Amino acid sequence: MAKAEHPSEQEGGAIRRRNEQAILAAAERVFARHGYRGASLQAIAEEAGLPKSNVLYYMGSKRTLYVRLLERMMERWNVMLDDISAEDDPAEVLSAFIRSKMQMSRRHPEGSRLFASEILGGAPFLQEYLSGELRDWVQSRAAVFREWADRGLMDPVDPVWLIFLIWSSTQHYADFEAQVLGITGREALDDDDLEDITDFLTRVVIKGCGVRHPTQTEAARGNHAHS
Amino acid sequence: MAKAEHPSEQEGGAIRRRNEQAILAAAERVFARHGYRGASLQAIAEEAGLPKSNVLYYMGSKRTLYVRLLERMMERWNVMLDDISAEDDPAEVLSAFIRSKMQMSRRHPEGSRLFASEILGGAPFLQEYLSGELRDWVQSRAAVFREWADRGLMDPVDPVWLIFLIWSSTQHYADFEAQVLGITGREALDDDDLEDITDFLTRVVIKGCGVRHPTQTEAARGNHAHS
DNA sequence: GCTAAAGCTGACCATTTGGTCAAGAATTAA
DNA sequence: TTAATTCTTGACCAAATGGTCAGCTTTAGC
Repeated sequence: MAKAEHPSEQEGGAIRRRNEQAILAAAERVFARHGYRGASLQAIAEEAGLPKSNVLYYMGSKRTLYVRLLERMMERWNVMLDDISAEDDPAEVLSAFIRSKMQMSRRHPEGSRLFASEILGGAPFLQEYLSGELRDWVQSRAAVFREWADRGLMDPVDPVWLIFLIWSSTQHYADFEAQVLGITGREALDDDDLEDITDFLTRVVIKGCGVRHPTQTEAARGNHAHS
Repeated sequence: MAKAEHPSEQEGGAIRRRNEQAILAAAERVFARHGYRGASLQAIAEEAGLPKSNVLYYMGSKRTLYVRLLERMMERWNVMLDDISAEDDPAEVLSAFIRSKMQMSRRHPEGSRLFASEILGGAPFLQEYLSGELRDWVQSRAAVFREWADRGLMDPVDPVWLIFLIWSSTQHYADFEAQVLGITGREALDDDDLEDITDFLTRVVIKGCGVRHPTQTEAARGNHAHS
């Protein structure tokens, strides 16, 4: 008679929800810092301010806790993936793409690092996702980019390499935060810095891919190949 | 009477050198995959085909083994850091910069991932290096980039963000190899792929930063601001 | 207020961890 | 050949690992 347990649904009492949140937040930090193997339940429990037994009571096992975190991160990611079409303005789409990925790095640095750590380790838990869902997503975006190139709205760059370029250069500010801070000599990057970086990346990508405004070209359809 | 032990010097008999090489190679793989904490001496020993005691005999401790690997990686890195001056051709320098970093990802993927893992974890062993040596290196390059911008050889982009862009987008192909392979559906990236990507990145960066050829502008000095 | 469910946690377990050591085997130098 | 040095490795150790469980307390529904 009990409701079927959809793992992604948030159910249970207030206590459960509160403790689970604390554990997930703590675990995200520890896993991000030390990787799956390197993270210990003891450390996670201490970070969450709970006894180790309690962590296991709520999460069942290290494995399921880790998987839950990965799934949560993928959900956050999915939110970002609004649909685009070849009719949209390339400059705006690319700009929004860069901006939203940048904000992901800013808002969820531990989640980003957790993801990075999983990939670094060979993606043992995410291989399926990468070569399935995510691959499809990339291919569909790539098709749109290609369409833009065909219409002369941007240079005929390889769309997949372009997506990787955007991913890597934005994710960098979460994953390599320690390096960025060490080199810039800062305590932390503030909103202005992030705005600066976002502008810079947007500018370089859009200019670097020769993105043109649709009205310039598409309004004068037929008159293609204008240098 | 014993020679002073410079840790970076390779000395010792043939046996020692051979075993140390095997251990270092094995350890690099395991540390890259699982991080410092997640890597176990047992796993490293098995990967090297030696008993655990033997690993400790040669390396002393997990810590020193890890530090040795980091130092080796930093040395490889230093080789790459040839000097540049404001008199050089920006396009050539940037192109060479991207190409050499790309080759680093290709030739030493495990080393790259080891480095990434160290930074991900907050750079506990490399903080000094990052905010010292490496920071100086970045600042000196940044000065050259700024000089180029002043001379109108490229857009006035923030040189540090540019360096991070190049670092991240090239390192990506080592660190996120699992993701790249999953999404492209490939077993491995071959030399042609790497050449493609290098070309793409070079093109985007150079075009995106508005890099102009010195002869165009500098030869006609004084006649600046030519659109 | 009673009862059932949910929450809590210290004690405990087998295994693995990084590291030591002693004693023997192989190599090298004389 | 001999003596010193280097190499090799199984046995061992205290600490930490992920996980179980029994028994307790607290909460929620009636």
